[in-house]
Amino acid sequence: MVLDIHSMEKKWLERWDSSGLYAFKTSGKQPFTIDVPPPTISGNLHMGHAFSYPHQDFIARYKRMRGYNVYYRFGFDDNGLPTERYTEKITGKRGKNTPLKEFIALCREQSQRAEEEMISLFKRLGISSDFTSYYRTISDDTVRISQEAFLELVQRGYAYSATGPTIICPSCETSISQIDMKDKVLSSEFIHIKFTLDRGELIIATTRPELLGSCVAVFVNPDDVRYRDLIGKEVTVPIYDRRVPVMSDLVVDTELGTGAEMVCTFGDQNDVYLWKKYNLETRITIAEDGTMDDDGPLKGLSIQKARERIIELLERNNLILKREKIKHSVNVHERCDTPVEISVEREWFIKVLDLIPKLLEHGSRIRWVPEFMRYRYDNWVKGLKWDWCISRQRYYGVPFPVWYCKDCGETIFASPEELPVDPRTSPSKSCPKCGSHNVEPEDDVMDTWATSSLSPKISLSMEESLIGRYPMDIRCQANDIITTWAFTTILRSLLHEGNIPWNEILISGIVADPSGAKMSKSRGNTVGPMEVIERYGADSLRFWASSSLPWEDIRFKEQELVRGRKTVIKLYNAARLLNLLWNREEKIGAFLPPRSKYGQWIIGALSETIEKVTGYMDSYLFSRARSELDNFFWNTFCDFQLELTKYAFKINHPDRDDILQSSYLTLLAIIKMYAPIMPFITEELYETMPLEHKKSSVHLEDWPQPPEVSNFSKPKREISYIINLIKMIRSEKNKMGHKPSEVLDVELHGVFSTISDNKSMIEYMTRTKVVAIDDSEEMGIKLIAEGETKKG
RNA sequence: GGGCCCGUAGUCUAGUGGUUAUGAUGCCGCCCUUACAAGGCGGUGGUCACCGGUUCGAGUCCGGUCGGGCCCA
Repeated sequence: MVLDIHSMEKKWLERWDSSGLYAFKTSGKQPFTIDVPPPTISGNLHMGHAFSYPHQDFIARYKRMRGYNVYYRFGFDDNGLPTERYTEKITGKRGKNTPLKEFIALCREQSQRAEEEMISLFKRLGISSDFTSYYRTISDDTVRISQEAFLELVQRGYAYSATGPTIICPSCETSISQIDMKDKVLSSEFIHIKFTLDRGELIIATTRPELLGSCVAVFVNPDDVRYRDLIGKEVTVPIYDRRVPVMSDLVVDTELGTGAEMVCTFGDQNDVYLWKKYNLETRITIAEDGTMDDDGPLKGLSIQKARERIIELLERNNLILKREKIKHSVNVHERCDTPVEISVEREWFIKVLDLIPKLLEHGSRIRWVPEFMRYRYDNWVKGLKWDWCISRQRYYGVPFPVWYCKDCGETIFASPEELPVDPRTSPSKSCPKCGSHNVEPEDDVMDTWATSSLSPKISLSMEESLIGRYPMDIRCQANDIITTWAFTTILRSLLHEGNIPWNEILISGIVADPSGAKMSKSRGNTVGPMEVIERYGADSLRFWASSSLPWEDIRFKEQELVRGRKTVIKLYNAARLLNLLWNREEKIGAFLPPRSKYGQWIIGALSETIEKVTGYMDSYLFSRARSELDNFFWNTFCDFQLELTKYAFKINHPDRDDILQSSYLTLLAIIKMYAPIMPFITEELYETMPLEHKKSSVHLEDWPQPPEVSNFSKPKREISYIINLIKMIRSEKNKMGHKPSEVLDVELHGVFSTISDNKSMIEYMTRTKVVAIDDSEEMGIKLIAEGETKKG
């Protein structure tokens, strides 16, 4: 009989669904709350999901078996730029060219559909969340929570609007924040441009010649002897013919370019730094739409075109000394890889710079698993340079509950009863201060992190009995969003609850291809989880996910999937054997201490295994738990104990039933311990077991307790000794060129009583006939082949 | 440039100062022994990246070098 893994998994998916196995019910049990990462919507899963979601699921299932009332509420992050981009990709319509209401409806429709698809995929992965409800970051409830939280911060002075330098993405045409940027090394060109002094000239190297028109100062290092005399003088900006001061600051790198740099408003963050520090003039030449808006020859051009044009102009006037190809790292928008610009806009911010010491303190109160991942958080917090800009000039997101009076300039906030509200589509208001009807809505929407950073609040809000139960027990998330999601959540929790969001945070690694390169669409080295499930089954995929520590990066290894499938089949066959041998109406009752030494030995070994596996599961060391369990199941249980059980039946051993019952109870414990990792096969086998006190699912069972085995040390020593002897005999037979099935006479040397007590079992296991036993300290054997026997 | 993680058979991996370095996979040999050939039994694979130090003793601790990766500039 062959196990059909796919129909088996399918059967259980349906049964679990219809029985509501994972439905959360309030109970007297201690809750265990998990803050689950809400995936951004894409309609399908990638290997990163298939790696990290099982980890949280191992925890959820393990904690359930340990008696906790596990709250494992799923969510989707389905607002903001990622959802817009997804919708644009699927429908071919652009937010920019589509009426707002229509575009919002499209996004809702597309995300809803994608979520339903993704839920069925997460279910196939065996994720044991209660999917009867899940949160959406764009749902009315979430929008209300997010807007309420925003208004609270406004009221308490932690959220404010201000006009100032802001990071923008010219491609997405919106402001973004420090957390949305990443670095990318790009090739570029240093243009060495001649600026004129009263006497002579000053050469300035820049990669951004198109910003010449916004140059407001030239900076040198105060220790740079080449330029020391120029500090305090003025230079003339070429083409624009404007005089700007030469100033000095220690941040200027004397090695970079010519050691003299122009400060433009704004080319990069360094410009912003110097502009703020020295209170420089502001001269903006890049418009909101990413085109040039200077008072010179570049007006209306794109940035790229402007760069070409200005170089042409400079060359024509012989103002370029040289052009130098370089590679340098630039800040790009992490969603689209476009180099960012800095512009001056009116934006909404959440204060973070004032909170750095508190943020560090709160970070240290959370238990980070692994500990060293906290450094990333700490380093990030220490390096914060901007308050958190949360407004985006986009379409689909949580709207700001804000209007502005055009007559008196008053900022009007929605009242709590009005929430959730979208000022862009709701009826106009009148100004409470001057009564004017000339009121316009805030057009911006919130950054998606401004809402997902409230995930503990959102998640707990869905379960009456858990509202306000801070901190949650655990957050699970990948390491690449420590500086975004973990950081913003800790921040919001500090601001709103004055508490840490969770007691623990478990950081997962990334999935690489077999050669160690990060899996990414652009590299074309991705493998889809569903493809893997088709080939190996979900249990095998989860088995693979458990083969490294959660926070370690993992390579996609076919090896582990093969091993996973083998384990599924091996479990199936082991259970089949015992069911076959049991073969009676009677059920197996509660645990009774084994009387026979062959029963005591396996229960003793099991007890040790349970202790180790439990310890590892408590510390989320899944790969160690599993390797302990694998080793026990394959080597001790299957290779020895099951053979021993067969032997007991073959010779009708007086302790036959005691041995079988011990083997059965051992298998039951093995299945329970595998259940969090491989929920399908363990459920399948649990169902077949003739147990007296059976639950409706293995996933409702208690985690096994190590049986009391203090008296079992003698059988344990004895059987270990015999196993070594058996290995020695098998090895010797093999070396001498005898087939395993060939029955040979053998002389054994060793502890007489131990060997003679197990003589017939040794003979069965090794296909030999023991003709003599010599009492001796050293273990040893002598094979007697047929020819020799005849001779002797 | 700053910070962190990791270098152990062809490949993946255990190893938290103490015999001969763990296991998987691969490879080789034997076996369809009534749970399992998607299996069993046995075997072959290693200068523990390199250099120094601490120690009676180092894969393990310390320092440095080289290499790979990640995060942040």
